[in-house]
Amino acid sequence: MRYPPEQKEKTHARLVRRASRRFRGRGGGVAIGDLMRELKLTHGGFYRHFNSKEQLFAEAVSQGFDEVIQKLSQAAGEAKPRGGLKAIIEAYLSPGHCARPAEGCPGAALVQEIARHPRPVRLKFEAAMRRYGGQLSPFLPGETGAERLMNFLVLFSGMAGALGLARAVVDKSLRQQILRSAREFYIRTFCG
Amino acid sequence: MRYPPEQKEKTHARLVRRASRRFRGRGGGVAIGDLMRELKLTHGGFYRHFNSKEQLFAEAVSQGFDEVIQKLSQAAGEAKPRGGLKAIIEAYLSPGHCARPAEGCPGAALVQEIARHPRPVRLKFEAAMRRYGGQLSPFLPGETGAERLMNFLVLFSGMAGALGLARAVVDKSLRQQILRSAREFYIRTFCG
DNA sequence: TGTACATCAGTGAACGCGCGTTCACTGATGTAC
DNA sequence: TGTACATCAGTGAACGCGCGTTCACTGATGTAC
Repeated sequence: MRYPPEQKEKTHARLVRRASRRFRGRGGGVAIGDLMRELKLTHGGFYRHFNSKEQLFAEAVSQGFDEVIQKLSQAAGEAKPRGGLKAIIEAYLSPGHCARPAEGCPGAALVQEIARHPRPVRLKFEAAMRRYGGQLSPFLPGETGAERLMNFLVLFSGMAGALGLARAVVDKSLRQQILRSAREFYIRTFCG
Repeated sequence: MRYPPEQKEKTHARLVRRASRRFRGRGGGVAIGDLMRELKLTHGGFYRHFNSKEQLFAEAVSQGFDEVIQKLSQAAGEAKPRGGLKAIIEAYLSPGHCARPAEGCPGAALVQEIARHPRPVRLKFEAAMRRYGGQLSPFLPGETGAERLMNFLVLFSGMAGALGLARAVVDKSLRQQILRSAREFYIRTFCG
């Protein structure tokens, strides 16, 4: 049947959003069939929207970063003056972010996988990463833009590493300790 | 045919070593058949040595950590007095470590995947992590053992994050910048 | 010392399953005339 | 205004492949007698 003119765009967007959450939550192994079923569609229609699963993955990673940029910007915006970075660090290394990877930073959930993906995916990742840095590096210490970008990359890769470790660990108290130690460390070091 | 008495042990060890490299290099998707073929064996024999692929994965992660502990301890040992930690950081964040994940830290290659594995795997990971910390935290600042362990966890998760990011990025000069910035940052901060 | 049997790491065919991708088809609506 | 045709998001069967796992079998050596 014939669908409303904007139907395709909407379905595409819904797919990317859903996929982004699934990939972050379960890794790149998520099946296309399952994804389509979640949107009450059938697997066959997938290729009206994407040339391959890789393409969906790349878009989903990009989308995930944009979601997180928004959340963290909001956290920074609601903080008291000059407290933006502290708020960002506390949000990033919060128990909530740790417990819900599906709604969290794609860097903390997927970088290691992304590193093994072909170039197009990594290019899209890199672009998203630069957007991420562009939006958040204003909150970071550093004289020049390049300096702030490097501080951003060190801070965020460090926090992503801590979050990834906290998620992998079984012992709950160890997990909380990792998060707390990292929070204290990064606040002390970057919000001096 | 009947094999020499220690044949089984040897094959088991060879399998774990090879798997450890493959998993670190390509992720958990490595096929058992390929692995066995690399050792000039056939896939059928695999289950004389492991109950499941999961079990191999867990052992491979553990083994990988032990390899890295040894390499880093050696780097620290060869450094000038009091320069152990600096040597460890430089080795960990070296272009060589970045370029050869298969021989590098399993944390930097696989934590995110490990976090999605069932409990037994994560328990083995956690145990290896604690060994890792036990061996290297003596080089770290901190009054008590617990304090040093926390510093270890923050430092190593941070370095693993930086390494993971460097590997995911396409732009070579950005990759080098990430490594260099992280090296300088962690040396400045932990080797003060 | 010689013989019959047990052992067990490794072989290779087979099973079953899930998954990415393709493709002929559907059918309500838009468009051409 | 009415009619014939084109469009195209979505359907669902099918294809092909790779993979984890199972299993009956092999056969050189060790062991029991």
